[in-house]
Amino acid sequence: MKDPKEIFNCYCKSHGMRCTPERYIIIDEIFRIRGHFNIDELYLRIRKDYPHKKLSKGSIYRTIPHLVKAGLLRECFIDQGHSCYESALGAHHHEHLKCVRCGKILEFSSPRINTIEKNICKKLKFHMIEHSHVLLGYCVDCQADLPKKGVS
Amino acid sequence: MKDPKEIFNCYCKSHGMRCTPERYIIIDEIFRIRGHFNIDELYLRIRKDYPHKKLSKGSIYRTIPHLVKAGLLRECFIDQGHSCYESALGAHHHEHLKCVRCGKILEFSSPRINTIEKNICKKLKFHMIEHSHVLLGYCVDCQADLPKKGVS
DNA sequence: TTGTTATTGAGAATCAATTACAATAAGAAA
DNA sequence: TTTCTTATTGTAATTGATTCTCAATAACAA
Repeated sequence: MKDPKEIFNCYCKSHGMRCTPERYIIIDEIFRIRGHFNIDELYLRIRKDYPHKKLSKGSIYRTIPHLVKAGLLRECFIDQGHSCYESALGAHHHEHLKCVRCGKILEFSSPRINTIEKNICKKLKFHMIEHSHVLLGYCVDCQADLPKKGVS
Repeated sequence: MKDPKEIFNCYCKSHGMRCTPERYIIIDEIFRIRGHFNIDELYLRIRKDYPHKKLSKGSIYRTIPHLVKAGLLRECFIDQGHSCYESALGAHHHEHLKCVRCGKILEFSSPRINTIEKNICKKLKFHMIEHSHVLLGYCVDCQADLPKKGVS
């Protein structure tokens, strides 16, 4: 019950949806990426890995929300108008750091932040579904080019 | 030196920019809102509060980035394709909770989260410029309508 | 007051994401 | 297997927020 496609099968059956090769390709490619991606990157990779298959962007856009609902995928943040996704399987709740210059994404997980968040929610009687936590800045490699005024 | 318009005056002078009535109106309205807003809400409020002035959305879109750079405004998160802003003056770094049903925005500030973030950045040698931290879920008032499956 | 040029409003352009639609194919039932 | 229903597909058009273009206007230094 850990195989993404099996999970998605169950989701499809319980939602009157069909298992199509297009959807399997999308799932396979997503779990081959093992990292963060946006729709365009996913589309390009599928085109490269399945040169004989014409899989349209439309199908990707239509499939993604199902994968999110099925608990396979997570939208982690929005980067300059592009939604950024990552696998939601076997991954702890974690936070992201994104370099605004080279685009590199670092991750960190902090149980303490999770605890704080839970306490806040309890205090405010807020029922949390998801969270998005991104730090924007410059990674080590890009700090050399930092203008002085960028530093506060 | 706490008046937003004065701060913006300095910013303009040091950037070869001009102080126009349009920009003053935008600043005034933003600091009258005292809360979160998106471009459309701001535009509508200005239309209502300055019925004789034709201020275009284009001007708002063009002014906002300057206000952000001048340290007057902060983009706190993106909500369903709408950038959400808030005043950056006299406000501590804080986090947001947004009700996905009624749209209400709650705030909380946590020095401990700030400390944790700083430690992470130090460890990863990451130069943080800004951060975005939103919890999405249901506020007290909207939890009654929660479908069972929504609760995890 | 004049001249330079930053800024404006209006509308066109852009771009990610969504949707419409006719053709296709998944999958249940015969 | 074949048939039938209808979910899904690819294509192309559409949406909606944001950005850009451009001629007219106006800020502000001289």
